[in-house]
Amino acid sequence: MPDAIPAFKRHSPDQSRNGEILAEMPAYDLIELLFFAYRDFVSDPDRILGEYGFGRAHHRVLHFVSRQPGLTIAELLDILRITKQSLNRVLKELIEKGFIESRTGTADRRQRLLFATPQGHDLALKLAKLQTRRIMRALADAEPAAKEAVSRYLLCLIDPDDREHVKRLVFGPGKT
Amino acid sequence: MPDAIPAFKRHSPDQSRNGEILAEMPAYDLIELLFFAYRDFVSDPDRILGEYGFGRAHHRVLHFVSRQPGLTIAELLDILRITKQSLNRVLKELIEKGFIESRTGTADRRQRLLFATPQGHDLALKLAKLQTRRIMRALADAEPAAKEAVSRYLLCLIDPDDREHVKRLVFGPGKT
DNA sequence: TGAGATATGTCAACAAGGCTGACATAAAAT
DNA sequence: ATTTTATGTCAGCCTTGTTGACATATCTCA
Repeated sequence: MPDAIPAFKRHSPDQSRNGEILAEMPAYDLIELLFFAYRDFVSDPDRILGEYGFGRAHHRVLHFVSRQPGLTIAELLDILRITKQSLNRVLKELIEKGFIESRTGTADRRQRLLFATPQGHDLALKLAKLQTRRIMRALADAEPAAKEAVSRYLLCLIDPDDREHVKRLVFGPGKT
Repeated sequence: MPDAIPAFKRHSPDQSRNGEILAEMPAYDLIELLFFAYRDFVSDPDRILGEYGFGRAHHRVLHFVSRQPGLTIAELLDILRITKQSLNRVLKELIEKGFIESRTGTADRRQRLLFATPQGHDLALKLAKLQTRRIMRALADAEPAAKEAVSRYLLCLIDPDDREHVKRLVFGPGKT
């Protein structure tokens, strides 16, 4: 089949002829790939978590506390987008089992500042490395620019209002 | 701070000095970006699903049935990685409410072939377009090569044994 | 043809991890 | 002094996953 008339060629596959709206063809490939990738990505830690009597909810909490020492309850709730009751159930267990420590805030004594214990950091690191292995394998075959492209893409999937917040959280408060 | 001695510069950030293994620094950025991206991505359909009395589990089933008319129960179970009991609960509701139809297989009459009804296709498409909007927004700013890079990355995050299966499913049985 | 394997359906019970609503306390803010 | 804020907790419910047991129809193969 011959190519389209050059003048009508478009980069974006959805607005073929001169930007006419074509009822936007769904991006099935990216929708489904994200599903499958996430499905396998989050399942890696399951076995190890199970050994401690933890689940994926515990993992998420431990991860962000380990990454952000001194995180408050409110900040954690905002990251996870769950209710404080849901959070408290798993957080309580993580504290009881000695993976997370809760200290009273110094500036504001109403707040609870959360810290991973050494044991907590160990587990968090172990799980992060497990997931990193999968990421590195995926990045191994890719061009060097791929990581940047992927990061930018994932970042832009996030709700615009939250993007700056996530940027600070992920890349550190210092970096642009 | 001056650059490292050129001979010791490496592309891969993890094996700094001459490929020595540095206990692999976790890829926190990609780990967390995937979490946040997925968190927001899957939450888009929630409101609409709620109007029909459906949840995310219903969405996943409807999506894949709509995409793969004639899908069998076994194939669906393999995609979703849940038990038949879990599947049946939501599938039953989708059938009762007229979004999916189950026909007896012709070649093998033990099988059930699943099809979305017109109503089912409508809903699936509506939700896919919603998620596509988010994807297009993320792709809009990116270079044209980004989509390819992202697709390849997500595909390689998937378990290697499943990758060919997913490829066929996502890109169609014909394409390479 | 008859035995066994396979694809599916179903019942019951339970677990993880979400949710809402109500209420309590301590500390900060006004 | 009052109100607001940050957190904790109780109780109950929902969704969506799990296991185990068992039933049925159909296919496969000796």
